[in-house]
Amino acid sequence: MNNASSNLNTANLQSASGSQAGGPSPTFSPLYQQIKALITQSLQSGEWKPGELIPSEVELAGRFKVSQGTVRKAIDELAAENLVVRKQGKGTFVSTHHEARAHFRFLRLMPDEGVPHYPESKFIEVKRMRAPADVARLLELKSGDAVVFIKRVQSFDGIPTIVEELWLPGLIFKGLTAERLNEYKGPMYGLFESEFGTRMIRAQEKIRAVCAGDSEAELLQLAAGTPLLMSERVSFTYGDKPVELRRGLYSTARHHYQNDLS
Amino acid sequence: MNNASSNLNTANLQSASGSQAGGPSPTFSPLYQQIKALITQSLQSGEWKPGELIPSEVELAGRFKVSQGTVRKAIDELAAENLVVRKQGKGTFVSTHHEARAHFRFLRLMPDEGVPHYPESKFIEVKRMRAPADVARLLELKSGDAVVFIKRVQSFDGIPTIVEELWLPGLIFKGLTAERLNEYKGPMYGLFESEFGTRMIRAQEKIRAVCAGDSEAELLQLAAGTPLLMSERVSFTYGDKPVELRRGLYSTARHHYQNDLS
DNA sequence: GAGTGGTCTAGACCACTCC
DNA sequence: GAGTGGTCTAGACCACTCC
Repeated sequence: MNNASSNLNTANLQSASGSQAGGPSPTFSPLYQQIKALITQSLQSGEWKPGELIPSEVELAGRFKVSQGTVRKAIDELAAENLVVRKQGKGTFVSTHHEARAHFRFLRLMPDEGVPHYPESKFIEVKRMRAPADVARLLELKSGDAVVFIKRVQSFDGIPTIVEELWLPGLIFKGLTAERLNEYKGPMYGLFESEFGTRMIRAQEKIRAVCAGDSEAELLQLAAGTPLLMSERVSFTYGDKPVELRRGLYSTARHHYQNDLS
Repeated sequence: MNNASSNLNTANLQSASGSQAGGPSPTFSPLYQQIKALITQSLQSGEWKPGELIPSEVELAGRFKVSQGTVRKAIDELAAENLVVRKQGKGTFVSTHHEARAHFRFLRLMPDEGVPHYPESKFIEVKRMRAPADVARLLELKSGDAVVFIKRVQSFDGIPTIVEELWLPGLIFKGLTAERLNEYKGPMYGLFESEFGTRMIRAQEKIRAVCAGDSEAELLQLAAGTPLLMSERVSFTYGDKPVELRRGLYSTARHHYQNDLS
């Protein structure tokens, strides 16, 4: 059996256009895309939390009244986008930033020698402020909306290498304080995910070369005028909503920015 | 019907381990991976050339004596790796660098304002030489092996922005001269693909910040000491074979290096 | 042994292109 | 209408994990 029962079974989903009179629907979307959207909603709403097991393919197929193959195709795409991780024999898990695996997905600065490891953070400043115009624009806020501002220096093996400033929407990151940041070990995205229910899933980065100013030079213990990489990064959560602006200066004396083109 | 006939039909491929005595094979590889390897061989050998149509899924399924679904899965992966491009209703085509689409896959320098377009090249030097130790190591050649060396400046709207040096294995790029390069319009990878049968399919890039030396400053018409992005890129063809080393200096006065993290 | 994701098949029908 | 890739189903069996 196929189409007849399929249309019956998927009555609550948008049925494929071909079986209806009047030709192709202008908003045609395959079943598996609709299933993917439903699963994404459950991820976004926190019904299945980072690190947790989601229902099995068979279970989801039953729930959505589609074949296992259709659920598979939906999950395949979610896995390709790093929203979930499949583990054969175990199940499919919601991705989390609390994993060694995830730590270097957004940090592309690699040591010239030795094995990559996560830097230590020292927070210079943490405060709430009103969003300047450029920050507001990139975070899709109104100029003057509340934002959390963070400035920190990151060091590898005690050598200060990154100085960065972050802006976060004040509404989402209400209780974020210097204390919380200092207590927390590991990548900030882990904290954001666990404590503020906001998972970064994608980022856009623009990189330039600049010379260190006096203030940056001091923080990085370098001579003023030393060339640095300057990164401006906007990170997005579900629904392509921007939720972080980060401006970083990277010393590339002992590190390089690594990128794989394919 | 399934397994019995499948094993018969795929007698010339490595059959799945489960139906044999003695438990799982240590070198188990799924059928679709074997099909993928066979298709990749045909791409590599030039049996199907860049821009050409490859045989249909039904045709390949018949040829390899597997189901269309298995061929689909193989081609899905090749499409994800940008080796082929699927076009619904038309067929599957071998990817080519002679396409607007491909031009910005390896060039990540984007204008701060205006629409991206491909730069004009001015060749400063083209010569054959012996590979220095570091070049030989990155290209997996022996120190002293013949390489082609190219130095050029690239300009956007008449403004010199990139100065780069390239090294190519001499054996592969035998007839590559300044004349050929000057005649040719468009990305060098198009020339390499058409004239030398070598397609770049992947690259590894390492980026640092440096200050312009006198020579670079002159070529880019900048003050000495201006901060520049320095990129070292190794490009690979089929079989992860390195076939190009490129060292570039990018002015980021009017451009930025763009990267999407996901 | 039971449960998970992973592979493979056969077959139907759809969307799209070209004629 | 014929041919292409795209979607969807049902069902079998495999690889792997946990018990």
